Amino acid sequence: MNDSRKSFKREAPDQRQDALIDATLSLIATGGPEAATVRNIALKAGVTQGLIRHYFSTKEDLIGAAYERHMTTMRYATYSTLERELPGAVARLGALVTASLSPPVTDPRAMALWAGFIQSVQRDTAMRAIHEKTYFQFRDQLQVLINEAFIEVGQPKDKMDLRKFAIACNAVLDGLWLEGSALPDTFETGELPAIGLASIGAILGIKLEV
Amino acid sequence: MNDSRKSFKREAPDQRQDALIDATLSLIATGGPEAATVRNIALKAGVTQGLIRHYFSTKEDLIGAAYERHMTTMRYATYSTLERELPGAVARLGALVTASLSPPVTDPRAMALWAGFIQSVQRDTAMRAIHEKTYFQFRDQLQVLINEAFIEVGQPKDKMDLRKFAIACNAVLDGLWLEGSALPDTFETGELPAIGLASIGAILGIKLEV
DNA sequence: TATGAAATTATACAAGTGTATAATAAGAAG
DNA sequence: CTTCTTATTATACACTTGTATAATTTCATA
Repeated sequence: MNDSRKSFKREAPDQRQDALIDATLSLIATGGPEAATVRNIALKAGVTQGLIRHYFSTKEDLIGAAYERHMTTMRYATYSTLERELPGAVARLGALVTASLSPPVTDPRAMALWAGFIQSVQRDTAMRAIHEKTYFQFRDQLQVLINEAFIEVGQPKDKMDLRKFAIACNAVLDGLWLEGSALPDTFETGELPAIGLASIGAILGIKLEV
Repeated sequence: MNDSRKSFKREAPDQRQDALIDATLSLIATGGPEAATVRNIALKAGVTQGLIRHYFSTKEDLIGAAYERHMTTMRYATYSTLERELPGAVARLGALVTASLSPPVTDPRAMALWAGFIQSVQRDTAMRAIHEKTYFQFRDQLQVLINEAFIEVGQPKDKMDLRKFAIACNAVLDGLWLEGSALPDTFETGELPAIGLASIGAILGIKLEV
């Protein structure tokens, strides 16, 4: 009858969900959370708006899923290179610092995304849970690396000290990442990784620079 | 005629403007940027919505003014105590670190505000300008303090080194401030200032703890 | 007390918001 | 080829948004 109705192709549920999350992230990165309207998301994902509700019972669900995916992606971008990094724990730690403070991790779009999400951590319990989860995942992974580095240089530390070191190093990374992402043009190439290596090296008392 | 019309009192323009900014900040802190609608702002400020446009030609203007005020307030809260802090440059630096990582600077509401604003730094040139301004103000002030501390301990540094130290120390403060504000319950009282003092002390090679 | 500038209210408007629901079409299963 | 599930489209709805503009009221000044 109505041949003006849009023809479509069924996709595997996972792929559609992914496409919707992709579209959401892309929109928030570019135009902030307010740009991620259901209509924009649907448009970008190449579907009509009604479909969103078929996969996510509410828009907040979709936003939450997008946040979790973004943080996981960032963590993966930071840690994935380390697995092939064999030389030793200290070298791996140095590589982590460099990776955390270089593109694509240090990136204005990623920061805009992160900021758009973090702002809702206070009042939205679901978002807070996701934040806590990803934050501790990252910090714990960092703590493992720090522990191994201390062992490697023959100065093992106890759990309490390790915790403090992990918090401090994580703060350095967060802070530098933030500065570099928010005002990328005010730092020379390689400046942030260099400062990160020197600072974390000083905090731990382990020389990280090559 | 129409006696249902709201009676009002003229206020000094500056005070009204302040009241509108206050209302804006309060709303963003509590409910995020999306809660800061012109109607909510007017309601909270005890005026009707049309008045906003009389003081700010657009809502973005108001948001920008609110951002600048918030950052200035935070900077003031961080630095104001230092003026009476006489003992010396190292002590002043230590006091700054402690102040930066304790209430009221470290505060979930302040963080929500900051995040709500920072997210628009990328795409809004006006907001970016405000961000750059306040960021450099803070970092430069920090650099002055670091310089004085180095001189006090008899190890003066050149400008380039000072810049790197300021960036690093600022990152530590930002990072710890962020962690403490986002997840206040996961740190013991005084833990963050202690970690901050130890870390910045290690980075500079100056003992800051008492 | 009368005048006038501008601070303030009131109202209207077009556009956009998230959500709900009914209609349709695709594609697998039989 | 037919049936049936459900992925997808289409449409409607009630509400909120920022802005524009006209109507009023306040208060300083003369």
